[in-house]
Amino acid sequence: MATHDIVPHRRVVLDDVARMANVSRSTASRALVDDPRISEPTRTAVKQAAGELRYVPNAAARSLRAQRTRILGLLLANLSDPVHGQIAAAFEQEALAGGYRVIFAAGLQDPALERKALRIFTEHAADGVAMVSCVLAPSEAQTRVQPDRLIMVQPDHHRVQRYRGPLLPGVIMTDDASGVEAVVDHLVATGYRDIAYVGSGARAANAVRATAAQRALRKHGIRLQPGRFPSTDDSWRVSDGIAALIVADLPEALICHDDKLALALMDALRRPGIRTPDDVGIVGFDGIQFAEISNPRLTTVATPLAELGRLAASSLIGAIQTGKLPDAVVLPVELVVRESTMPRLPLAAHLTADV
Amino acid sequence: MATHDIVPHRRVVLDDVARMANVSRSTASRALVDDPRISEPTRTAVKQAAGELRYVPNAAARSLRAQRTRILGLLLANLSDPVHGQIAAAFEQEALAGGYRVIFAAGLQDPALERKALRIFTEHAADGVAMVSCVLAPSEAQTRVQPDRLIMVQPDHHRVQRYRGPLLPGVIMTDDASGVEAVVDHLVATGYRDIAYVGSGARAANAVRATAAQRALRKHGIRLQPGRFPSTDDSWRVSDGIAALIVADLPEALICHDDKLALALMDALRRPGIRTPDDVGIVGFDGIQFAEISNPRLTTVATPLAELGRLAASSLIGAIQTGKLPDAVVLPVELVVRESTMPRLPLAAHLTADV
DNA sequence: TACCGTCCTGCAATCGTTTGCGCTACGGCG
DNA sequence: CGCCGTAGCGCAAACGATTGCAGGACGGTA
Repeated sequence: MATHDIVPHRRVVLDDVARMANVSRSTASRALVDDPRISEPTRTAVKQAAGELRYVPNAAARSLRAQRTRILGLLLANLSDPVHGQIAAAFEQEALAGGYRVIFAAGLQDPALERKALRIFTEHAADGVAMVSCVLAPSEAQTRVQPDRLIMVQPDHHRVQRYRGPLLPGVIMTDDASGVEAVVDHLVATGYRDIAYVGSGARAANAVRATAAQRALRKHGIRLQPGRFPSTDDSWRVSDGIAALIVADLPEALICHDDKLALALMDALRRPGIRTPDDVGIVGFDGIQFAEISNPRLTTVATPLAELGRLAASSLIGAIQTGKLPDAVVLPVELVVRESTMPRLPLAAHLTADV
Repeated sequence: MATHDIVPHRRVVLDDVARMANVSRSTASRALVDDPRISEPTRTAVKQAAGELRYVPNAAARSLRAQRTRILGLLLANLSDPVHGQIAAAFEQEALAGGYRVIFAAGLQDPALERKALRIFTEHAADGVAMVSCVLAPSEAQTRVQPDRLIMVQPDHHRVQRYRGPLLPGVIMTDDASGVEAVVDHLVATGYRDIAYVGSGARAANAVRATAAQRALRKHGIRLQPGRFPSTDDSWRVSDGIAALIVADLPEALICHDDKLALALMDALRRPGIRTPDDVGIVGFDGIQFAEISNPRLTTVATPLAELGRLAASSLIGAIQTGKLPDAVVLPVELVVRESTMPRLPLAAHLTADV
């Protein structure tokens, strides 16, 4: 009836298995990994012993000797964010499938925290590291972890990258600029003219998207009104100041930095009686699941979140095994038009104006 | 100008630091942890050397010798879920603050996956493990990881626990039953009579909440109509079958297993023209952030998600240090009444019926 | 001068694996 | 009968840190 042992139950180690199977440690070790040098009966005996003893190898010891930890470090902006949650889930799944474990860290857009996280990854000798939506400069990141074991997931820097030479390997990007451009095209084609971009200081992608919006608007010959680039700190809570500002001088359409902000803004505007899409068109970015079931359903730019996570993990694992990072890649995004930009009352009807 | 080394850059180890500081490994080791036995000048020299060499200790080696990894394993249902995302974020933050690292794993409500995750935690000799919303029986979990280093976060089993003797230590619960009861009380007080509970097979808490709903309804003398306990597999996609079923015979109010499902259902019902709260009242559970900004804003039972994560981590760390798990605790939940259960048109007006 | 105590520091064992190399049987062949 | 090849295992050295114990230097006292 000793279902609960009193003694602290010393951990079963390889020696115990070896002893039970009447072989040496080395033989036991080799038998467990199906080394062909070990005869069939011996191998069976060892495995049997390991099973009975419920032997579990010690990762630290193994890593120490093998100089390979099978640990991946994943550093992202915010674990509780639906966007990063999706990425993280896919990353973890892909890593697990490849036999790798994942240590997470949240950077919260804070360089100090990000550095600390990278240090932790180094302490644990992570075989690879992925950084998603981080604020640390790539060059600094590369001095802190092995550059050829580092994947960075970022929005496309577009022209910046283009002018600074060839794309760096190990970078996975989403084509945010094109996404924003598609949004603007859609809005203009739908008849919207007075358009604002509502940013969020809280995310790294902000600058990229804001710039792209500005650029796309200019393409359509649309002059930017003053006050058409408000910004909030946190996507969840739209500050009253911003909301009031927008209400006071309502644009025809609002491009929001991300879906969360779009939904929050929609809610904030509903209070003073401004309705979407009747009074104002609203667009988000990212394509989170809640955008599909909001009321009204949100027009947004769908980014391949799961694919991002999967690809980051598989690229990393590939790099670990081959020693070579894959070339930079820009993943396409897709405009998804839903209710929030489909006014029931037709606006001024220069629909197919080509500048 | 050798900013980028060609050689694979052998990792800096303690010996290197010791050599540079002209001391032995032991002295170097002690100096770095401010052992009082080491003289001030020596300590300074060692630290200086460590800094110049950018020395980072190897966690595996340290763990191996110290028999303590400072790793916490966190096993939860789904990383991409907003509920678990919040818990995970808080857990990670608290762990980090205490000097612990976190290895995550997603169980996806699959016992096999959960077992695999626990094994991984054991391999890495995690100092502690937390399981959130898992399906594995506590008894089995306790055979797989050290029971006094295991925290389980679960919905309150209420009567089950009560009848099975005292509450187990190391369990953190939310008082789901009371939450559901409060919901039912609220609905009845508001005038709703024909109430259904929409479950989700995808989450472990389902049974607890469904039972509690049934019980609370009975308390109010409300007879359960047939077909008032439909269930869907996945909270995100309300199957057409379920939606059609509900539409065909619409109850006055729907208690949904969680917020996600409530929002999805609200959306699904909007298609055939059923409006919330005008045509049907809807309640969620969990209190995710999107419930605050949905249209209509969702009545729900707010659970202390961040607190759950924090508490799990701090309890675990406490248990590691003191060797003693805290007693089971049931965290209160709070009914938050919002628009989705506030019909503008008064219902049949037996408002203060006391059975 | 001899002895003792205090401070610092170093030696070497240890944690649990993996792995290069060598050793022992044993069977086959000349 | 002697030799050699090979199959099957075991020895012992790593991996990089922590830590009990001992030793050396130095100053003070008798």
